[in-house]
Amino acid sequence: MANVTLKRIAEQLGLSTATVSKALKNYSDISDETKRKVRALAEELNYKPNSFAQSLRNRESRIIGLITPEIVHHFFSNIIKGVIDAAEKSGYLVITLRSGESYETEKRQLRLLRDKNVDGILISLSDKTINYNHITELIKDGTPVVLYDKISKLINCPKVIINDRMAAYHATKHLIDSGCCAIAHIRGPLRPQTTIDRFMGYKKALADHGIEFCEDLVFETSHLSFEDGYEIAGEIIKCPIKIDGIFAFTDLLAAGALHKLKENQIAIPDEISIIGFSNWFLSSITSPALSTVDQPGYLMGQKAFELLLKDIENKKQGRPSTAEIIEIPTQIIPRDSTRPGR
Amino acid sequence: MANVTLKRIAEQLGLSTATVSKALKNYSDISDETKRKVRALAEELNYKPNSFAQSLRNRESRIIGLITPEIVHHFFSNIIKGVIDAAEKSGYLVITLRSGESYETEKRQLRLLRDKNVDGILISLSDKTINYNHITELIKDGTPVVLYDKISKLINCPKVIINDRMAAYHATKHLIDSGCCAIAHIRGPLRPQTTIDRFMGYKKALADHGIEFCEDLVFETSHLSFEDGYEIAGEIIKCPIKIDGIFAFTDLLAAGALHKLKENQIAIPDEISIIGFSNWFLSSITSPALSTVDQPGYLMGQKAFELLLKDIENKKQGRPSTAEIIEIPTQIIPRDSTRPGR
DNA sequence: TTAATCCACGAAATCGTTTTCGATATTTAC
DNA sequence: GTAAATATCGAAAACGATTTCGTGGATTAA
Repeated sequence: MANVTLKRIAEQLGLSTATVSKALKNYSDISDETKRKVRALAEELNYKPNSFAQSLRNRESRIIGLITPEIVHHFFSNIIKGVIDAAEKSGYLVITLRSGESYETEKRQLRLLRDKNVDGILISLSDKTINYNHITELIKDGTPVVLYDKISKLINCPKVIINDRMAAYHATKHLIDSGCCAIAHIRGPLRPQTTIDRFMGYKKALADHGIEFCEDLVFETSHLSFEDGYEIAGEIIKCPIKIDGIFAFTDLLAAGALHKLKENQIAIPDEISIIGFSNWFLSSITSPALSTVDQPGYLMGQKAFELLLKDIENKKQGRPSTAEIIEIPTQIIPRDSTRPGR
Repeated sequence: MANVTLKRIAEQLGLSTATVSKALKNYSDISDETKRKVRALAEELNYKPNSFAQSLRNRESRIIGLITPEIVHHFFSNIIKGVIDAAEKSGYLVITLRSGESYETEKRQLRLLRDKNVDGILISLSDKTINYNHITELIKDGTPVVLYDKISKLINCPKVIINDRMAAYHATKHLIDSGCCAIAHIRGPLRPQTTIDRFMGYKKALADHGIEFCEDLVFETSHLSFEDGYEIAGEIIKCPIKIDGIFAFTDLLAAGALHKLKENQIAIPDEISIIGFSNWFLSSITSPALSTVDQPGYLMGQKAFELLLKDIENKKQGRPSTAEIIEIPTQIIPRDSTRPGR
């Protein structure tokens, strides 16, 4: 069970390991005859270079790290898939870790990846992350890092994002265009930038269309769960202002709300229209099917890897990071929970 | 930006690398005084052992590979999560790859993992895998391998499975107990063992309860999609035999069927009862909520890693693989698409 | 005092690959 | 025929960490 190494091939052929190594890598200072013999024996012995030795020597692992807040999650699992696919095409493998929206876990995961000498790291910030030293220090020490989806403007590195503000603007506008005038917003947790941006987009759309913003029509949630949406829809029904449109922070909240409204025999979209966010799979199979905003996770994952690869190359060449920011376009997916616009 | 190595610490302290290494690993033949000094400087310089060198020397990477047919998939993403969590607790990281149900891809992924010298591999066979040499050779060459969910009896290694036959038996029995007597089965693709097992369980339940099996009540699907379920429900409606119960191969098929039945104003569960399989998230939010069989992916992932870890240890100690098989219990989740049993 | 025991450390060999810099031997140019 | 160019190969030094086996000195036992 002794492993077949360059040395073994060299001895068997009466050559040096240097020659064998060069023969296998097709160096020009090795004769064709020798190359043939070396390759033949390597094939026969089923030689496989030791990746540890290669990594040690070349100072690269061809492995990247990916930290995501969640794994069992339609949007993030699409990101994971996009990253893995793109990475494999470029000869990289991906170690996936999940922060579970915890700042401490996020720091620990980062350390684990760093200890494994990954060539670069892709990370989406947890909702609870308020301090960015763990990231900036990593970057300062030379590890290429790319932020995706949940980012911070305070970190200077490449990023892949959607324009949450614009997307929310269009979602709200979609409701307005279809005739809604008292539009509620089910808002996400307080901290993350995405919550703020989507909320701003909502407000801007109202303002641009002459609808007065009303604090009472904004409902906060912290868990982003189906149950939360269900509960909040209860409040919406009881609201003294007669609400005729809902823009929810995610599809899951929207689905919960939809369920509650249906239970109360409220006609959708005629009495109340509702639009979600993300285009998770579930939004296509509710009844009525949920209108939503498509957030292309797979594409974001691919782009994030491409940016990381660029920075890995930059580092090899001694060039500085690009700090390029890619904004992925989103799109309204009109379905049956909103009326067709005019 | 020169890396901090043992050598550098040794020079700075006038010691040898051997002493520094041993001091950091708390060897007994190093004086407390020296240990203190070494640790202090290591701390100060922020020393981090080079994992490539460690791997090369110790012949282990503390990385395992995980191959799954899909990533954006409720069941498999739960498995991934279970594996990653369990692995991290034992100091292992996980490289995830997806075969996309392709035999060729599966072979390629296996090769990639092997080339990276992972300490072990977890794999669920693709539906199209009919030859197992790529797995058995890997095992023969000494890589610990554990099969989960979609396995083959022809491969001798540890496995984590559910008892598909039994689970299907109970799902069917649940329909029978609630009064159904003409029960259709929406069957999965032909090849995989799970398809066969669930079909057998269905048949056995009928037989054990004096219901005659009828070929015409079995509907085959190949894509396991919502649309497939929708289409097949159309056939079920048109079926000359009046069907009053459906056992679907997965929740997604069941959800598609549910949709079609609702469109046709068929009362659920009174006219037709329906039960799915897997307990995907979506089954809890359809209306009516889908009764189903819980297939605990997270637990399966954890157990699969534990088995792999055992085999990795076995290999280190020169012991043979256990080839242990763990059967994870499943459970009927009765909801509103079936009537309560007696 | 001599011999046995211990303590604290270091030299050196490995792990397997890569690459630089020579060193022969052979061929070409003039 | 001699000098220069070319073609093939190998020695050896990395890359860092680990561990075996000594070694020299101090301590203890006799």
